[in-house]
Amino acid sequence: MTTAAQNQIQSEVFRILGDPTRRKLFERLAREGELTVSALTVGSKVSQPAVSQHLAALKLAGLVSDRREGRAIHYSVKPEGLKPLVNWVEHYTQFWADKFDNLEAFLNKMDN
Amino acid sequence: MTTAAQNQIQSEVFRILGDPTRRKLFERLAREGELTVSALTVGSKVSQPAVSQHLAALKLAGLVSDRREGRAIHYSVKPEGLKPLVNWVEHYTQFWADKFDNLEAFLNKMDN
DNA sequence: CCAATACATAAGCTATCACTTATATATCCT
DNA sequence: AGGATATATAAGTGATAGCTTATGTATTGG
Repeated sequence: MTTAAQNQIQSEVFRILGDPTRRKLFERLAREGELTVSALTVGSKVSQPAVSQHLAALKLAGLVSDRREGRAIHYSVKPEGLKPLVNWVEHYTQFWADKFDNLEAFLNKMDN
Repeated sequence: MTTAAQNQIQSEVFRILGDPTRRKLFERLAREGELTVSALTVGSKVSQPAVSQHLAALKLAGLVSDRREGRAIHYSVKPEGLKPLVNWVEHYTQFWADKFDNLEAFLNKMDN
């Protein structure tokens, strides 16, 4: 079952990752680990405030956490934040795998 | 590796599924199979044109296909359309599983 | 205590989104 | 042919997203 609340959270995660700039920030944190706002701003094509705004959105969605260390604030990924997304994807892959009654065939179809 | 084009497609899929109304249409098609626009409009909270517009967006993103049969147009899910999303999720789950060097522990962390 | 650094927040602007109503197009039926 | 049905497309509208510049807030070091 999927509750209305969970549904909303799923939409949120989709929406949040739907913006390319924001998703790239998330991906950089995933690849490179903990990074400061400054570090993230360098290499981003937008201003520092824009980066901060995206980070705030990611944080609100539970996708990242932050930690102050002196003047710098270090952001890092919260892998659990992807849970709603993972659940959703698993649900539908499982769903179609069952439907095709052949996981192998389904995955091949996906792999095309 | 991930190409720039793939990246854009991934963002598109995220963005497209980020709208609750549109995602519900996709989910209904997934659960109930092929459905006409009329059928989808009934049970949706928006007008028929709104439904058509969402379906056009889903189609453009490769998430559904349509088939005319007389006056009716039947929409159905294209599971392969989820491939970019599945890839993305798999990449990061695998990534963190490796990082934690313990798939079990990671999945439990996710399951919390 | 004050200037510099790191970041967040405020305010405003523009583009885009999701929706509506109105209308066009395609197909069916008599 | 012509009315009815199913859907798409057009045009307009209000809300929101993402960006910018300007400024506020913490923290550091001299």
